[in-house]
Amino acid sequence: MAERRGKGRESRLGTRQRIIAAAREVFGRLGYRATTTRAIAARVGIDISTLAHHMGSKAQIYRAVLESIYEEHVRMLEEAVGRLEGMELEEAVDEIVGRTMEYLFRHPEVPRLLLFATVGLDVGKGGEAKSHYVPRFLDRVRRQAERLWASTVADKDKFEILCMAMVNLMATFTGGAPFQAASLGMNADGEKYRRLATDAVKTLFLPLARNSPRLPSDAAR
Amino acid sequence: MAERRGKGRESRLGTRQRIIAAAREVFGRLGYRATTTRAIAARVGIDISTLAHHMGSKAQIYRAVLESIYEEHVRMLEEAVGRLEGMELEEAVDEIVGRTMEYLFRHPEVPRLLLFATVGLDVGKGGEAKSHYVPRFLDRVRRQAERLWASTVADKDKFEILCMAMVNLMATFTGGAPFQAASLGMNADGEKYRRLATDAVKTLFLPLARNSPRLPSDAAR
DNA sequence: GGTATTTTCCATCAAATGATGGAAAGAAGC
DNA sequence: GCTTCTTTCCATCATTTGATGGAAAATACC
Repeated sequence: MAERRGKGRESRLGTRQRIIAAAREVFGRLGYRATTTRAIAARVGIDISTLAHHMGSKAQIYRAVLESIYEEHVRMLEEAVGRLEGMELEEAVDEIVGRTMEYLFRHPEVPRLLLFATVGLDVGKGGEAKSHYVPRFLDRVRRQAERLWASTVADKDKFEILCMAMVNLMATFTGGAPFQAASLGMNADGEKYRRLATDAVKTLFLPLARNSPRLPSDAAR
Repeated sequence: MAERRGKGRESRLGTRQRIIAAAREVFGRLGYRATTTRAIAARVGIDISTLAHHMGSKAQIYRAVLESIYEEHVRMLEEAVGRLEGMELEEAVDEIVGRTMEYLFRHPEVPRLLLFATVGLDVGKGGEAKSHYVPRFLDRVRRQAERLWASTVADKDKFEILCMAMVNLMATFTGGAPFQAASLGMNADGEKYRRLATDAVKTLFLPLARNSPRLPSDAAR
């Protein structure tokens, strides 16, 4: 009982991964409340009872999904940051925005789950928030940003809320792509909308990189 | 049967308004799915059956809420635009952002319902979108903006997506205030967060007003 | 092959929820 | 006072949904 190995373990992990992938899709599309364990199970092609056997309750499945996304997203971030080595500030912003938007467009459930947490729709009937990993991730993003652009940070509060602004903007443009694109009479999956959205983010944040605001209250060194 | 007048009608309208106010609050807090007709009725202090008598189905209540918000929001917008008469571009942006943020902070259900529509969580079990008024409102905002800043519009697509960016940003900062503020270690209702969020939006969009981008593709005159 | 463990599914439960019918209460008009 | 229309509530239904127990099937272990 203590030791499981060989196919037993492998197949178990395999099922778990398949379940998490399906749950990511469904939760990301419908949100926590509207998602049913039956829908997830159906997507995997198993019974809800089997689902419960592997993952436990609905809340635990959601938690596992967030954990999976947290790890993947952090990996993406570190990778992107690694590429910024030796870049000018402007070039770095262009690069990081481009890479991130590309990633978010490819995995729309990521910005969507972030938005669900933002508006507090990641709660069950009891009202307990379920997005444990989201605040942690946002913290990580801001710390990363501060480390990269420490020299330009004058007012920490202002810098942090601008970080949030960038995250929010990228999240709404990618996670809300179908709605936004439709509103503009475009195709959400088309290259045109994606390029426009990405360029808009760059347009807004590049000026900040150009004339980096060195304000008097720069006591952090 | 054809004519209802006097107190009968008044009290009916009164009840309707009270119901819509309660529904605004609950729908705005929990979203469409998580909101129960019982919760709305309880907030008004009536039975769900009375609720149904006055408003019809849950979907119809939601529709009435959106209609109410649409009208109020448009009124706010027109009023704010009216004040821009004769202002410089920069001053106008500062003014409109300030007024709008103030309004959205005071009525958080407005940006929240917009965000719900953005992520497509305004749907019932069937999957039918319920936010009829939202696209119409966004259209109005963009047309208004274009009329005001027609002279600076070079690339219409770019201008429109920047409008959406501003709307998205203001919506996430106000509609998601509790989450955003908590993430920054602030109080969502405090003056500090509200001022920072408002200033952030201004910081991002004022540069666009300054060096208004007159690009070659300016064929609209 | 035989046993133990794991995995899978069927059946079912209890709670929540949107909706409705019908009775009772209230208001209006005469 | 009587009738008609409106308003309100109680009771109830059908459906959905998260969860679980237990049997059957599959797999691993020796």
